[in-house]
Amino acid sequence: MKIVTYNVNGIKARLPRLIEYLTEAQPDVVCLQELKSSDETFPEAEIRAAGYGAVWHGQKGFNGVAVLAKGVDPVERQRGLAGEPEDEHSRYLECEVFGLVIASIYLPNGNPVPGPKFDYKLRWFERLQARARALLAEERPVILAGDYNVIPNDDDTFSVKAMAADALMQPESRHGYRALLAQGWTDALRTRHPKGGVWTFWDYQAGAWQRDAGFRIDHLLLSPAVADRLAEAGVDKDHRGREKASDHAPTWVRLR
DNA sequence: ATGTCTAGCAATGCTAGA
Repeated sequence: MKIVTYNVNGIKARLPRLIEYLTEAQPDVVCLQELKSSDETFPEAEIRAAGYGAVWHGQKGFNGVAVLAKGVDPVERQRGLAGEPEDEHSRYLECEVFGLVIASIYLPNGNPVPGPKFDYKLRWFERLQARARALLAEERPVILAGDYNVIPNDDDTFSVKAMAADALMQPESRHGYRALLAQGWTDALRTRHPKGGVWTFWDYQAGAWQRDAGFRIDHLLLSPAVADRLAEAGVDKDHRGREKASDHAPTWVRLR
């Protein structure tokens, strides 16, 4: 079973690429982020025609997350995180499908540092930690998949120096991520590629793709019941090099 | 160090967000 997280950077602009990916890779589940689409304009018909059911949590202009599943509609469990009722960003969608609980997560970027956007990122992290703790207590197979906007370790970026001032690499951001791991979640990519050097994002600017100047910010965190079934983890990097590609590549785990 | 891309609004150019 192949489970994917893919920040599409605009689902309408990316639709040909997404359909192509579903057709070629035939993933069982895909968590999408940055739909940049309202609920009304989500391209449900095209995704259904490609053989996938979908649940989505959209927002006009930016953010937006979805969960797709091959041949079936995922069953929604929760949209949004508790703890900040005035927060209207669409960044969390939790579903059940194929016996798994799967959440599509789009953590705030948090730039510039310091500032209200960085403060919001850290508060959102705490809200996610609370939800993650509750999910672990269910003792079920759970995957928290998404764009965490965190570079967890120094060997998860092409350049520590270039990223030093960025919200993605601040100690507070890394602490938020490590606090999740400390709860008992497994970073699937890290487990399979312990020496680092695996990127999931390459900026559109400054020839980042051509220079392979990327970093790892898309993560799949596995509950113990899923970690036992982890067979492989990787990045479908070639999709980043295609015409009109997203700045993120699909990132995946294969489960037994 | 900001060289790119997407979307929205309004109007074919700008702004915001990343």
